[in-house]
Amino acid sequence: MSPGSKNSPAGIPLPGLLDVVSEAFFAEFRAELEQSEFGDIRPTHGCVFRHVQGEGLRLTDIAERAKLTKQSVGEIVDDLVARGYAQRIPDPEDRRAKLVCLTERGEAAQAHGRRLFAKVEKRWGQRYGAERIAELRELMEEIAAAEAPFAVPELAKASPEPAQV
Amino acid sequence: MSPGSKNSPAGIPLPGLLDVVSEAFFAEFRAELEQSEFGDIRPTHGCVFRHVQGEGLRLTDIAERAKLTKQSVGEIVDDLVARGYAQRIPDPEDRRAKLVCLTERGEAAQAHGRRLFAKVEKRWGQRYGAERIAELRELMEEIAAAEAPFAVPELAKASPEPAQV
DNA sequence: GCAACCTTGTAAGGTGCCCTGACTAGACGG
DNA sequence: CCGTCTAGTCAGGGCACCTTACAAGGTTGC
Repeated sequence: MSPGSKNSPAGIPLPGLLDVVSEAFFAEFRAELEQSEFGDIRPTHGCVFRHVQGEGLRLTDIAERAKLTKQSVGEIVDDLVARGYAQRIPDPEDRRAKLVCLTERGEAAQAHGRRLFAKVEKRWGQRYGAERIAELRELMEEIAAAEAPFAVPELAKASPEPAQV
Repeated sequence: MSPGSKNSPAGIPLPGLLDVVSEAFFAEFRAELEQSEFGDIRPTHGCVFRHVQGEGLRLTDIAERAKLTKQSVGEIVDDLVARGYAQRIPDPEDRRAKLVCLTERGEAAQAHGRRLFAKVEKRWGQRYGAERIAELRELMEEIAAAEAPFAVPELAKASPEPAQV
């Protein structure tokens, strides 16, 4: 019997666990990132690196996927532009819009970030069991595809159904 | 082969998945909490409800477990006191300190919150497979116990080793 | 039993990150 | 051409957290 089977029906609430796990993983990532040449990238900037790829994305689209307002994302992009990671190029299809895309340095940072994420995940695999971590990822990908497909374009594209509203 | 095996070594980075999952779960919880009589409780208050139990806890201890400063937690407790969920009673063992503990209403809210967490978890079990969710919980409890035992007193107590510094 | 030092909690002020409201420039449908 | 809708920006505000500085109470060593 787990402790507190009367007081807490399901043990420690899942959000608390998710927070701790999430923070521990991210901390390992940050520790390595900060020692790299991309140490001036802050967690907030992640919403751009996560979603922008290749030809670029409109501010509005980034905001929708990141669940932020256009204003907030605008500020973040300003910052990334000032640091030389991103640029705004006019959208050829709409003169109001600009496409946010990464500079060469930005793409290098994105690639480095992804490598670091993979590295930490592999380390966790060695620590807690590669199979268990793989199962964790699988389940979470399924949940993410169901709960917030708009936020995970890679999954939305890969899944057979575009997900109803 | 997952999509993008060249560009993204491990698919979608885990932190992004953890965020999406965490947010989706918490959103279901909030939706129900806000309709209850405890709708004025805000996410920030969670650090108190998570850690305080029974006899109460010192501000310093809450801050350490929540990884916040004493000042931040002090403000949160002020707010909970003003709303009638918490109270500060003098620590009989140390006249400098006060024990933060819950009022009757606070304990009712805590119990209700835990019930809601369990309810959402059960719903997710029906949605994604009870066994998979149980495995998820198990793995995350193990990770939490290893990565941040101080933040999860229930686990720290249950584990054989009190965790070295 | 007192001087030096450590802890507990508070006060004051600042920052990061995100929001709402109000606006301009361009697209689009009649 | 005119109303309306959309992309992005500007201005201002709020929340949650931080750092610095401090008063009151313990703790230790002589």
